[in-house]
Amino acid sequence: MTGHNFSSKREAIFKTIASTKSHPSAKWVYEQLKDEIPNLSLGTVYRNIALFKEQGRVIAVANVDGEERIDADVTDHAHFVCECCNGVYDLVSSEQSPLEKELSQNGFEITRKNVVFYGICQKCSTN
Amino acid sequence: MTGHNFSSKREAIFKTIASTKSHPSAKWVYEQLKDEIPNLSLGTVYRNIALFKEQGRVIAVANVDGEERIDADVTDHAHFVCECCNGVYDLVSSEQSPLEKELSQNGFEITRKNVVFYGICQKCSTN
DNA sequence: ACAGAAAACAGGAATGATTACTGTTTTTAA
DNA sequence: TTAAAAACAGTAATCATTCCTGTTTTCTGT
Repeated sequence: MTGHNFSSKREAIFKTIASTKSHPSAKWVYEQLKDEIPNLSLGTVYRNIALFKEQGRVIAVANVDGEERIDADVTDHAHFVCECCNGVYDLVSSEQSPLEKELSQNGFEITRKNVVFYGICQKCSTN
Repeated sequence: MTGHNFSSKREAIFKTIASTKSHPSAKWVYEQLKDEIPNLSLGTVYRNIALFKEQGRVIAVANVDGEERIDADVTDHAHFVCECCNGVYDLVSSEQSPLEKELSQNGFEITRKNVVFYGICQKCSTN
């Protein structure tokens, strides 16, 4: 359904996303790869990120400064966004919410949750 | 610092935001008001929403279908976004997180948190 | 109440992330 | 090997949001 299951560019894009903890934007992924793959197109990065999201291989974490930031770690965890340096950090675990139980008891089907704290990171507040 | 503290349009925009539970977008607010205020400009709605956010009178809840959705209820509570009808619902309370304590102990200053559940709402799943 | 000065505004142009389109290249499967 | 399917490059289009400029409203001191 999704198409063929191999494309060298697709693999490179996923690898780039999966091998960083920076929670990159599409543009960042493109910048990382364009030396290695000179004829890479930004549209291809966007198209593949959309595909990875459909496949559940990648999640959208937050929109920071107008850009969507993504994560290849799809396990349940929260994030911290620094409003000073625009850094996005993993938080080790997301709280288990009583709201989740309540929602499903009332006919709401949860497909994903997103817990984001905004503030000033340690680095920015000490500099 | 923020300027004068009265403008009839500003008041109308805030009232419109505060008197709905729909978690509106800028465009929705504009659509609601343009009959009542024929020469209202969409830019004015955006400018005032930005101001309300700075003032803490309004929070950004989520980006749904490319549009930022806002809320004049700035008390701590979570939201549910239906990916079918794009509705945004209030959840009565946000969980108190042990992560928050841990973050502040490590030099991270939290200015706001955002807890959003995504899924299919009751109405959409029964229709 | 009146007159600048400051802020807010309308209207439209600009920006910038993301998506869509079209012709070409890569991958697949037989 | 080869034709069909999918992916791609490159570029144009879309659309939410922001910016700019000249005008209007609000404020403040008299």
